[in-house]
Amino acid sequence: MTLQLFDSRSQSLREFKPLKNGQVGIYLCGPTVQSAPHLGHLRSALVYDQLRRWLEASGLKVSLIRNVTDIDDKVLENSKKENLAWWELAFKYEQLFSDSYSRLDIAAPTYEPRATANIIEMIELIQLLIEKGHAYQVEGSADVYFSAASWKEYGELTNQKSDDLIDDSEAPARGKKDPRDFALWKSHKDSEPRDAAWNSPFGLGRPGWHIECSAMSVKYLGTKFDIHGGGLDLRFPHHENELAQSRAAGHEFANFWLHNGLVNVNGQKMSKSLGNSILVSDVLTDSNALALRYYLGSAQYRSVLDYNEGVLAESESALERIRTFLDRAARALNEKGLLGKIELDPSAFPEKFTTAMNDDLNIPAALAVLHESVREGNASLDDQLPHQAARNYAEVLAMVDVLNINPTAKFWQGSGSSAAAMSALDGLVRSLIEQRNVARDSKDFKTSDRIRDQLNAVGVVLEDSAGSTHWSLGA
RNA sequence: GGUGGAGUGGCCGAGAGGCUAGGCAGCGGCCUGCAAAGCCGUCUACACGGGUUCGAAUCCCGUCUUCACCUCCA
Repeated sequence: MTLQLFDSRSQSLREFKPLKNGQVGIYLCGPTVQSAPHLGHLRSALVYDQLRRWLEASGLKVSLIRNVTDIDDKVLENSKKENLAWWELAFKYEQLFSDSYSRLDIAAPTYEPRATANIIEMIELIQLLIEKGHAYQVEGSADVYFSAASWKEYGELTNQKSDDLIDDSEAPARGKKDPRDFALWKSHKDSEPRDAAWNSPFGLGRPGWHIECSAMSVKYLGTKFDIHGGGLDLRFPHHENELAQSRAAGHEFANFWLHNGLVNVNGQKMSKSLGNSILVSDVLTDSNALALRYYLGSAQYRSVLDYNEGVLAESESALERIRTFLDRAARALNEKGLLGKIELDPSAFPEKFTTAMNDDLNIPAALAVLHESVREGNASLDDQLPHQAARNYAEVLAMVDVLNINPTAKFWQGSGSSAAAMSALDGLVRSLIEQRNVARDSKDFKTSDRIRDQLNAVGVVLEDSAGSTHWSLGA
């Protein structure tokens, strides 16, 4: 079975076939870097990271472009509040976003264009739209609007009809001919910094929001590309407008439109006005990045994800189970001399896992397969079936790696301790384990339990199994 | 008002006419000196009311509740 993706434009599952053989171009609407990132921003980036990894695991070369909107109304507004230059503010938050992405090991995009670095391309696109009669400049102003009425397919993405839209009472005052018309170029206002304006054939000003994505996607991916993604809240008007202006310019544009669901908090969307945004900095600690990645990526990407307290602890428990199995299996297989002989094929997924992933990236179902393999692997170890366990071990590794949630992977081990320190600790703990075993042999359980409790108190967890005792650093 | 969704067990979260989702938590058992880990078993489900069907959480009709977008938003 091949990959099926839900295309928002046709509102149906469609078989995904790359336009170019072996290559996939994805354009993802990145953040407006106007304030600190919240969980919703992370989820969005993560969803497309998962998609990208799955496509790559399927043998495709992926070009992922994720823009940075570094000039817009909010950037200017917030820069005043924070008493920073607008570009200073934008860069500050851009770095915060990048840092958050890295903490969850969301792979860097192939390229990350900034809106302000592509003004020329936007101006050219606006000129083209004016030439084709799909845009007009307001008399005596640098304002340029897209003419929705000139594009009869306007509304095709979200089924919006002109009569249905809530009236924009300001429209006539701003020179719009139709309430659906939207700004391609906004004339410079005296209240705004001079360095937030560019010269153009229309006059001094700055680009409207939607035009940047149309210009940059085409610049980096061509006039026809595979996937355009973004948050559900961008469907209208942003993506609708983007689609209209790109098609009106003569571009075929995106073959698939993907929209990820939002993250709610106690049943409500995060919003600044409600003050309920969960910032990345509110929840991310030194040790829970993997749990956050697991949690945000554990729901199907189109569904609403409701965040509440406790949810990260659950993810940590689930991951701990996986980690315990991987450690246990590695130890057991190593003892049998099998570990080095296992063929670790990174694409050897159980069939059900592949089916789930290909079904519009059904990661909850894929995780179910993963946990089944863990269970089966543990049972095989219990039953002394090392070869079966080795198969499960390899499967689990393949699944956990493609999802990038391998708890034993180096990246997730944290800043950790040096090998030398670990080796010293290992020596100390082992000598205590020996003392404890002497006590156990003489049935002096008072002493043996005391040693275990003492170790426990400093974060060293002991686990006895037949004939041996294993230690690890607990949470 | 228009558009697009959602209501599943204690919680999270899949599924989508008959076949165990899975995780977390709970309970019982096995294993263990005791733990831990693990395994086995197990309880609390499909918003409500009708209908179609041999059979519906899944399809149809209606009702209720709820979310998002239509203003900046991932």
